[in-house]
Amino acid sequence: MGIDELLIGLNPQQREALLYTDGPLMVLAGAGSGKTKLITHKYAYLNRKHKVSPSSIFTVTFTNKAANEMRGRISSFLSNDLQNCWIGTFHAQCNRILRKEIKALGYSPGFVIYDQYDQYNLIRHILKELKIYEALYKGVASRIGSLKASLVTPEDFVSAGDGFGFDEKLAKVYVRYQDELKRCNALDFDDLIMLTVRLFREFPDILRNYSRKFRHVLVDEFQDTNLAQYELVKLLCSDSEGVSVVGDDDQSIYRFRGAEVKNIFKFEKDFPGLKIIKLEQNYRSTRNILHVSSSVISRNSLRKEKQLWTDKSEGEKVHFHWLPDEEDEAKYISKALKEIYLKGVFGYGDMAILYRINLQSRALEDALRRERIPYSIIGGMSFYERREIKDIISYLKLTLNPHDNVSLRRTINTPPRGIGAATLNKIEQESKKDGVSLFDSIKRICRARSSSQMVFERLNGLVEMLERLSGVKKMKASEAIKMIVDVTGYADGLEEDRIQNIAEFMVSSKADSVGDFLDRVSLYTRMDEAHSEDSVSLMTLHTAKGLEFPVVFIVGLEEGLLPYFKSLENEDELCEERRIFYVGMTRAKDILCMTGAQKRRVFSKLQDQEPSRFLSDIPRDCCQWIEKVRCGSLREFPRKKGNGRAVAYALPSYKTGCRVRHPKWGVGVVRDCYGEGDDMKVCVNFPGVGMKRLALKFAQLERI
DNA sequence: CGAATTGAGTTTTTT
DNA sequence: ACTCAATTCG
Repeated sequence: MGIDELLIGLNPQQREALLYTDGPLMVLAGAGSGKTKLITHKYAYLNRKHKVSPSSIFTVTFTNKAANEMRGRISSFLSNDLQNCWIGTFHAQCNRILRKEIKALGYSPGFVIYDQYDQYNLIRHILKELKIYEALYKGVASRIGSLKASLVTPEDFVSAGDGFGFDEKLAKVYVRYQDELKRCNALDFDDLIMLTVRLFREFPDILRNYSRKFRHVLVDEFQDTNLAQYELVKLLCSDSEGVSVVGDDDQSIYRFRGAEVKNIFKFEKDFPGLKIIKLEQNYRSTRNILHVSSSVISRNSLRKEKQLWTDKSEGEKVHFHWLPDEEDEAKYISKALKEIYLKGVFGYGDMAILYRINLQSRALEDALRRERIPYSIIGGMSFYERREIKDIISYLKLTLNPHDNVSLRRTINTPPRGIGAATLNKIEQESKKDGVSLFDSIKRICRARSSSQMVFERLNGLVEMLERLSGVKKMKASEAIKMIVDVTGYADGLEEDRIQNIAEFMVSSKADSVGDFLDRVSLYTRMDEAHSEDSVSLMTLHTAKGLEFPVVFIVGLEEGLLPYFKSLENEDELCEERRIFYVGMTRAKDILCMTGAQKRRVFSKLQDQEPSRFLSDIPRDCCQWIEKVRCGSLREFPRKKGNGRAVAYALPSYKTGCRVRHPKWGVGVVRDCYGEGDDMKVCVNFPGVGMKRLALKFAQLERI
């Protein structure tokens, strides 16, 4: 693609943002304003026009999936191969840097990455050891996470006294935790960022290598960076010719992970002369959808004002349905989805159901299954979170790094090999006494013969096995997994589906080396899983960020759910809830329908729900407002006056399953019934003929 | 040591 | 309601 072609199809603002290379640039890109297009074109432009090679453009995205898409799009413009390009998430990029440079910080380059569950396990272990109430582990993990996101090391925390909400016990755990990670040669997610910043701060010559190498720095989803990531960007572009950050403060929804919308404002201060360009033309949604979502988000204070507009048509009205309970809500949605499907314009793959919390998927799944609507859950329990997969991953980690205590604890008796709590306790004590890893401690116990013959044999067997397995790190990951399963006897007596999962896992490793494969599975997340072509996508509002669907349902618009009850106290968190809702609405291209339920099971009790406060910010003139109460009658939504008109909720007169006769095709079974009044249509399956869609008005159907 | 039962705790969002 | 963990029993 030529340079001129890169400019074609860009609007004036996008074009300006692409051409601006004289200094730092911030693009405030509203939802659906062609942000990815801008970034990919800019990347290609830098390469074509300014001869910046892909290895000199540092590009961060929010998910691996976004990175892959970006890579794909860019490589379609450029003939260069992107083998050596730097396009990835913060975590992946930092991992790549640290694999090379981490020796400077006293870790070895073969470090393993601990995911959240590894982190939990380690913290629980430490809490137990320090005799602190163990159930606090989640809270402790999140506190430590936010300290790391703010670049507060254990030493800082201890010496700062009261500075960061000091807590003596927390300090103790944090120090011990970080110590233990280092001893295991392990990094948690936050370490990947924090340690890279530390590396650059403490070793200016290393920083110089990178900051000179990267002539341009591009940051996507800038509103979701935390302090550590912000600092990293600042360090990396200290010698660069240009830095472009792209983001939308209205879509900042990761506060709980340390994301600071403030960074958008801070950037202006830190980079004087910053050029700010707003992208306000929306290419995604109809005018109605855009109007509704803008009205909701405009209620937030402290935002960069944007006037989104579109030249699309008004489109269908935004729907809101209030239903008696959770089951009715799910049932209503399934019916509505099917109705849309049967109209033939949209396939199931064009539809998404979004909810605030994963828990909400259950009722929806039941209803969808009942209606035989294909669906897939995006997010939820990831493949990599399954027990058998985590076990195999632990073995893989151990082959690279036998001092990984967390993985050793996990696998020491899996599959059962007669090493129980008593033995493990002894090992733990010895290792603590000698200050060595569990693995070393086991070896010492064996060497000293300081145990019973039986224990010795078992431990010795374990050591021999692990040493034998350490040879697999030179293999391809798939061979390594096979070897692990063979040597450990992991699959013996395992359920068939779990064995299948392991087989699938093996296939997914492709031709990767063990190290590459581990990096990939550690940094990949469920968000990166591909969507199915022809099934309805179910996911949380968070997961939906960055995606778009022609048809979007947002469920559970109730006080306590959206906004979520934990956020009700705090004004900032309420603003974030509103943004979460906004992100959901702006995913919709053509049809947006929202629902809520009067009664819902919360904490296992049936609760009366109030409609979400956000609904009162929705202008009624672009809305269809329907409330269905238990008895099936309808009434106008009571909370606010408006011109929303209630529409009759017609129940199908031909119920699914009833039998009909057609003059030509004979007897068939009604599979579905939709539409109202004269437009009422039915779907009938005639044995031997197939599925037929018939308008009741014309087809001469006879009920039998 | 391992399986099974009881019991407690937990329900946001995820790189 | 449900999951996950500790405890108890075999």
